Amino acid sequence: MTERTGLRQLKKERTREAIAGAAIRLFLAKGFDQVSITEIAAAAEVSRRTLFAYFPTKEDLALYRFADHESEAARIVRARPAGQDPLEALREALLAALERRDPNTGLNDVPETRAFFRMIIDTESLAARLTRYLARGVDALAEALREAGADPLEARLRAAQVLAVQHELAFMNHSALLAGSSADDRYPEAVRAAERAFALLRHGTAAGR
Amino acid sequence: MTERTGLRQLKKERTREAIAGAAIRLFLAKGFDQVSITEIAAAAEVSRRTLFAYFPTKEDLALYRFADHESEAARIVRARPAGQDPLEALREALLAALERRDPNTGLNDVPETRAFFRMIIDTESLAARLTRYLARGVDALAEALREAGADPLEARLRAAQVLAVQHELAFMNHSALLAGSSADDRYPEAVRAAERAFALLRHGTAAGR
DNA sequence: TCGAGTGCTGCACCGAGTGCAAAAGTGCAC
DNA sequence: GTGCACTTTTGCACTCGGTGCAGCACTCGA
Repeated sequence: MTERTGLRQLKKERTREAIAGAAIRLFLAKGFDQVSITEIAAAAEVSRRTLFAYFPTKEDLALYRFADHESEAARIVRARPAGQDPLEALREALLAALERRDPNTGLNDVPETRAFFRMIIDTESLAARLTRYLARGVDALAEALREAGADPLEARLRAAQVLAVQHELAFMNHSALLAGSSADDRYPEAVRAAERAFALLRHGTAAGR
Repeated sequence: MTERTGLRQLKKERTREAIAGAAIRLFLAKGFDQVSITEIAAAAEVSRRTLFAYFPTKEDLALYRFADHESEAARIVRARPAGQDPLEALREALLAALERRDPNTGLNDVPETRAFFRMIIDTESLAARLTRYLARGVDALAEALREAGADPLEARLRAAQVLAVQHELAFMNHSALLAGSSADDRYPEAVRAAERAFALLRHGTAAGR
């Protein structure tokens, strides 16, 4: 399926790269809403029609990377060491992501990455689309938790909580960077926030205060 | 501000009603995507241009009711009896909402309401828009929790968790109704689910299992 | 009754997205 | 290499949501 005959496949990948590259470059330079599909197609040297064959909507042009990550949390739970608590696996994964300054944690201060993040946040249609991915991530995580033995109700509730919290953490980190911190400045606080978040998930409000 | 001179104001409200009414009727009859703005305008006997003066986007035509509800949770926290825990106030409010079969709980089996709910869920653009309202609700609730004395970090995390959970509960109730239950059939289970959800919020996983 | 707002309308326009059929490019068998 | 089948690309015409603008109609208050 994935393995078409060589040249065809190669060219398709090139074209896809060209389109996505042109799109992101233009978006970052002028802002999502200030760039038209026609403009992107021209920059990538393909027809408008071809562009739509690769990316069905304008939003996909900016967010296709996230589409793959949507079930990341589910994957982490499935790949956890035998006997480990799913929540603990997610916690460790988040801490590791923070440490490596994973863009998805909001804790990456490479200017391009930060600008990209910002663009998403203050472009309605992109933010909306992103939260849709999040919703699908909830489904996936809930499924993984069920496999791990949680009952269906609790699986969904937990999944929703965890992802909502991770999303907030990323948003808060990003805000801190926008306010002027470097990723390294922010790092210790980001870790503390993450730890508190997971403590909250594990022990609830009752224990926390 | 709200109080324009009588006749003008009255007519505006009538027009607004006419537009919204026509829109919802058509949406329920044919599905959101199968109805064009032009069609709605014709049905409401106004020009397309006028329609857009009242509802800036097609989605607003379906969801404007929700826009007001977006800060409902925040309101509940602010209006709680002195000394009561915010989470407890939210819990009680949810149980009360379930009891009165509030549409927002997903536990309302009036056919129109159910169809409406369903339309939102399986229309991408509507679902996306709705979760945006949810996000703004998180901001509002976090603010209210801060006023109630929570520290900013915890306020945001809690707010995100609570609303994510309520959203899931509503979704699950709606699913149960779609699967054939009546609201009354589902009610006891809905209450149990809500109780467990709040127990989870209060005590975390640790205590729960 | 008149003038100033305010709202409504039509029109021309933009950008996203789709269906279709022709044209160009690629893979493969001979 | 040639021919043929199969993909991909392209251009075009069209639909639909949404906006800017300018003129018209109505309402209000003096």
